[in-house]
Amino acid sequence: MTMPGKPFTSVWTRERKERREQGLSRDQIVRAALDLLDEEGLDALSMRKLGARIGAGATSLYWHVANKDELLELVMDEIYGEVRTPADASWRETAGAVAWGLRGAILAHPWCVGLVGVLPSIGPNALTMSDRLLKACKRAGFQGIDIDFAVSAVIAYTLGAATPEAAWRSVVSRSGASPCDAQTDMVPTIERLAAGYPDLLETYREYSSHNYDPLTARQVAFDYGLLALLDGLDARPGRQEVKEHEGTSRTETTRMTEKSRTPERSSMPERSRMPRTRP
Amino acid sequence: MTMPGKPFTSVWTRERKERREQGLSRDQIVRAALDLLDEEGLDALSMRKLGARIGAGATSLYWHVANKDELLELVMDEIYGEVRTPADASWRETAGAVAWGLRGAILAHPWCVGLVGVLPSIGPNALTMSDRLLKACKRAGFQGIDIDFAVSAVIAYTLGAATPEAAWRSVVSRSGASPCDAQTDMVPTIERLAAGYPDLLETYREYSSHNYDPLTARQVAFDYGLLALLDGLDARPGRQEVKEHEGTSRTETTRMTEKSRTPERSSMPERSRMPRTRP
DNA sequence: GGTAGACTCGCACACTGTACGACAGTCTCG
DNA sequence: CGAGACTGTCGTACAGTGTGCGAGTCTACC
Repeated sequence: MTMPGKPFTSVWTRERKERREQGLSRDQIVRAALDLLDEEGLDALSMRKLGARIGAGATSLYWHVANKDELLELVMDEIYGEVRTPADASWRETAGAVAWGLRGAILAHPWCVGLVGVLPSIGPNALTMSDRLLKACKRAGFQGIDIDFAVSAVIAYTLGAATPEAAWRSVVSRSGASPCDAQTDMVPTIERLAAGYPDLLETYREYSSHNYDPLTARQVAFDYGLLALLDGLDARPGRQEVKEHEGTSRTETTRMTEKSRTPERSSMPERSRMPRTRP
Repeated sequence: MTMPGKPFTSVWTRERKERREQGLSRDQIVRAALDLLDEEGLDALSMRKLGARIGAGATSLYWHVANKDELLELVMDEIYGEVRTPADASWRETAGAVAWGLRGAILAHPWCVGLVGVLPSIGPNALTMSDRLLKACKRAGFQGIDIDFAVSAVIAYTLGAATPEAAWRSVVSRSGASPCDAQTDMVPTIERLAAGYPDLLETYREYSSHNYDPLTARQVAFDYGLLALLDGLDARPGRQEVKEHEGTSRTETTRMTEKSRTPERSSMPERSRMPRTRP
């Protein structure tokens, strides 16, 4: 019975006003906010500071933006816009470009860690990115709902890998030390924390024994996981090899409907199963 | 030259005081905070409210906890503690348990979306979880630094998949509608947003054409990606089959040092390469 | 000239995290 | 027993926050 409560809202779900050219503009506000965020971080962004920076009163901003969350949605879409994706590349190439691009964008704006994946990502830039990746998956022969699954998996891995790394980087940059030095400074702390976990400690030592700087090390780690994921997706059953010509429509209503989608092998342990509410 | 700036701090990097038994205790505060968060969400947690809830003044809490961030770190570790992992199961079983368990914990406390992966996860429960997964990877024959890579990949995928889903669920629950109804209500909005993206729209329709409830659908999606990732990790080269006996120490200083770790195949596009600062 | 809308902004409100210092209870040592 | 010292609580205060409201200004068009 859909009682109202607090319906879903987003900048992108209401049409904007903005007719005049003079004075403030939404774009100007978003740009200034992005600058401020890049320079001073998320905590430093207040409507008053932002207003002052563009020579306007704090509450003037509320004409162009409904509230602070909307502003942040706009800024986030700007960040998604930084992800460059080739238009008609192979599926692996596109997936790699999206993953590396998204990771790069997040790392370039580490203050966004608490926002990415949390605010709804339905702005034009976010959609364009998803669309590119989706087209690539389609070209790669994924069928029906599996297209969405593949897209989601690549994005999920990327977000989950980039977020903690960006968070780490921003505490490092706040400390004023270089990543290498920060890593070195952390050694005694980590040794103490991991004291009760010999394997953890061993792997940590292994990790830091190489002379790579931590930035490169995380890069290699990201590559490793991404390759594994793409390989795994490539090997999923139910795909259809598509050369260059689209079509060859084998009617695939996917396993989800027909056989109630019990995968041939599931990673799901018993206790995690959730109730399937809808018949 | 490691100038101080603002050194890394965390609840777990300083030893706690707490001697007496009477009055407030840190555990009590953390429990109350968790309750409050579960009931009313992240925005509703203020030190004053929390104090009032346990019959204490707001500033009394600061004796037991250095600041709000520390409190949140403690609460987050409580959540990691909800992830049940089998002690000596196979690598796939353990990875599945960690992934599904972590996902479940995040979904059970959707307010944590902006915190997980952002606050340092170095509490005892977080470490125990990592350690379990790490041991499993080791048993599975991953070598040297690859152990860490595999662990990181599984955690990254899980965080990245669970976070947006939890965020979605919390806007749904705020709207007061059931997930199914919310999904239905969103249809026109999404149709309009995705108007310029025919493929996106088609996949969305495909997605919602099945009669599964959205909760189950995301579950299946998670399973799909996780299986792909685990398969891909299984197929990584450089692993060593280990039966039950540990040992057989083939000296594996891993590729990272020796051959400067240029993987046989990389997902990294040219433009994403970052400077390798350390020689 | 008048009026309707597009904007800007000062004020005010309720609320935040937390530094500080005053106070009370309890433990330890002489 | 008495004197500190330490543990723990809390009221007050400060500097800030997001943003609702209404009064004001500017511009375009009838």
